Amino acid sequence: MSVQKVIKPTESELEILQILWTKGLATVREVHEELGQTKDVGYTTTLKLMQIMNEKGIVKRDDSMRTHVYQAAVNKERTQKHLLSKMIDSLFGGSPTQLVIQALGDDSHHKASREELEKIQALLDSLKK
Amino acid sequence: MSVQKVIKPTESELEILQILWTKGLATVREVHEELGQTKDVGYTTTLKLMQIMNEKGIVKRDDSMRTHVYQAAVNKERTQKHLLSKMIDSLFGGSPTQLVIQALGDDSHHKASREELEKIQALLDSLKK
DNA sequence: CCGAATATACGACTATTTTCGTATGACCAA
DNA sequence: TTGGTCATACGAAAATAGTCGTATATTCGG
Repeated sequence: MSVQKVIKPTESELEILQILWTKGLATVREVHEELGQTKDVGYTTTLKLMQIMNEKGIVKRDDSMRTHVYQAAVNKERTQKHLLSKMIDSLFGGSPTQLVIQALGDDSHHKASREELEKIQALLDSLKK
Repeated sequence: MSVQKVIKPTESELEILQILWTKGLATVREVHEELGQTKDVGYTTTLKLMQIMNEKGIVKRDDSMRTHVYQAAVNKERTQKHLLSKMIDSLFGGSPTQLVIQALGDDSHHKASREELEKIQALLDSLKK
């Protein structure tokens, strides 16, 4: 099993990864069109970014056809954990608990439902034993 | 009540904020020494960063004495929530629960202690009622 | 066959962030 | 008073990220 290098996607790369994680496989054009719904950049910008991501090993591509087909080369959960970990260090003094508390705290936009709370409870139970 | 501008501290700025939030008041040297425990940069680098943060309004300083005294000018919880919220949207599909699950998941570096788990349990209990 | 549309490659420009060297002035101990 | 230490200011290099123009090749409809 290959050791996944420490990945540190930039802001833009993350946006692209989102899309690839959702779509699985996608061409530059598809990614670019998806991106276009929230930001406005040129096609070659998206292309370039994805080429760079390919060089970095963040994505893989099948270039056996004229239109290359890309997919994420980094694991979603792993990347989430990594970035979360960075945030815990830089913003929460290394304490995941502080982060969890803030995340669960009253937030008009992201309220956790009863159902979700139960999920967390279940996880908590398994961690406690 | 003053409207706090949307703050987007850089990675380095966050490290400094972290220290200022803890210390309350601190000189450049104090911050620099604290930083030195995890990274290795020159004194003037830290100084420059803090000067820039001052210009941006991220920190305030008392320069009535030769050695200036700094303090954070942005609220800690507010900043944490803001950045957390952004991360929930961009990485966890808007679900704080997913983030919490990842944060609590097995992580060699940031393991939540039994004590911390109890804290979270308490919060969870209060949310559930 | 030809031109428009579409694809990739690639260099280069811009912006931002991080880094530090150097100048200069204040402070202090001997 | 004078030299060493410590402080800030500031300019600018270095590193990183994001942007796009242009060249060139492929595809396809007519």
